[in-house]
Amino acid sequence: MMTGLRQRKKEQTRRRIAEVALRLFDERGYDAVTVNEIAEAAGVAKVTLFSYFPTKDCLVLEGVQDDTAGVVAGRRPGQPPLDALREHYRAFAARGADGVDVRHLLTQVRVISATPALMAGVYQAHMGQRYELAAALAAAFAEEAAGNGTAAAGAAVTGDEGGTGDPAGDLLARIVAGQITATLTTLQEAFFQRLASGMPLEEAGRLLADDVELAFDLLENGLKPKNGDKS
Amino acid sequence: MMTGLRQRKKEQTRRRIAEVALRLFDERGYDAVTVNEIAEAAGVAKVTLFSYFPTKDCLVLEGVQDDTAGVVAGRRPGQPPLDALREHYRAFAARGADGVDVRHLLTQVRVISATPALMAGVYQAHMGQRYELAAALAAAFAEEAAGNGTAAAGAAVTGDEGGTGDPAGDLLARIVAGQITATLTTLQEAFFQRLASGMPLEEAGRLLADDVELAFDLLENGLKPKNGDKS
DNA sequence: TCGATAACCGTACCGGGTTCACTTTCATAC
DNA sequence: GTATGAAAGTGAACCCGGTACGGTTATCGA
Repeated sequence: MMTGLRQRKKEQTRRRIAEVALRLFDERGYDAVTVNEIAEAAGVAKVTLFSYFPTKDCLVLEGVQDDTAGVVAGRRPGQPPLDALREHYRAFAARGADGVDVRHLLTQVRVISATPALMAGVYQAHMGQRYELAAALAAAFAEEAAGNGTAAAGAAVTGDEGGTGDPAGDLLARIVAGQITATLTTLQEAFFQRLASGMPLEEAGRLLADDVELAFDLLENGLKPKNGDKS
Repeated sequence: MMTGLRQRKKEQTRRRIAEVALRLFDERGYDAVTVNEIAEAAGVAKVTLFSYFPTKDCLVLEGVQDDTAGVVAGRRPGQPPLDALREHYRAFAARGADGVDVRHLLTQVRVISATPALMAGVYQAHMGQRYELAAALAAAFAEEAAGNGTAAAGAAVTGDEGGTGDPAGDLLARIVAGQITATLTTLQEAFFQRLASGMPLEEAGRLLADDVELAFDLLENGLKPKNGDKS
């Protein structure tokens, strides 16, 4: 995997910077730590730090998003997008967080949720995710509308873009993408809040599983099922 | 309304700054215009500019949000929140944009949608809206669960906060609030895109009316109505 | 007419982020 | 083993958004 000494050192430096930054942020608050301090504490020049992380946000907001568009695009043929997503998040909740550094994740969550500026960054990430999902959904809807056509799928692949040109269909896809993204965001938020408030990972995972079902039922059936059974 | 000479001058200065800023942004792009230039062009000191607008964003992002939470909170007794919102946006689409400065609005939209940083600001505003709506919805759900109780309404008023304490109910409210906000955001986005692409206001309004119905049907009935009738 | 006060100003400052010219360190070809 | 080119790293100067502060001017109320 091309692991020269150079590569290793580079990755090591990158990780050192990120770790130092997160620790300092957690200790003294994001706003109270300057990038100069981080650079110095990591034994590196400011300009070097910025060669690894384009902005201060990125020191914390790395790997904070999941690829819903990919899940939709890679679903089993004929499977409705929503089913694929439900399956995916159900599985995620079930396997908990295998191989995840929980301490690190928690610190990350703590710092982010304590810092409005970072929350804004998270929102922005969600925004990008939403656009991608809209494209994937537009492709899925087009495919579905064309029977089980591989023709539409082919077009979507060659287009590599979604947005099939049909503005009305696009609007539907965009609305649905927004709803899904918002829902998943809320779920994630609730999950992290539980974790941050000290709930053990396992229990939070169990609650998350319930939440996933609630959320996707809501997405499928809407707010007004038949009668008014809330909660 | 307390219009002394002082007040008038102040408002005038404020408007002059905002107008100059918007014009410059539109001419040369948001990022290519510095606040110093704006201040100079408006005949004012930088520090004065920042006494009117806390950040550069705010020069553009003023009055870009609507109060969904207020609509829910002020709905007719017994009316489901979603109905109230549908009614509100239906009315909005119908009356078009009476008394709105369309040219100004269009410039605003143009500048915002051409600038990722501003889009982030918009997104953040939506996020705030979402939290407020979640609180309003939580109160509404609680009220509904308590029969037609004025007791719950009273509590909601005294609390002035929503978030009735019940975490599960809160989650539902938060999810729904997210879905609604995301949907309305998308609608607004589509509306503005049409306007920006030269469509006359009246026609855009008519299309918006259709979109509103589509969107709220989707919210009420979900993605999987009975059979698969899309579009 | 005379304070009080609100708007306004200039300047210096801070922190995030970029540019540039320069040195060090590793990889590679001979 | 050594020459060489590229990549990683450096320091200093710079830009821009935003704040702090002390001081000036204009308006307001009495």
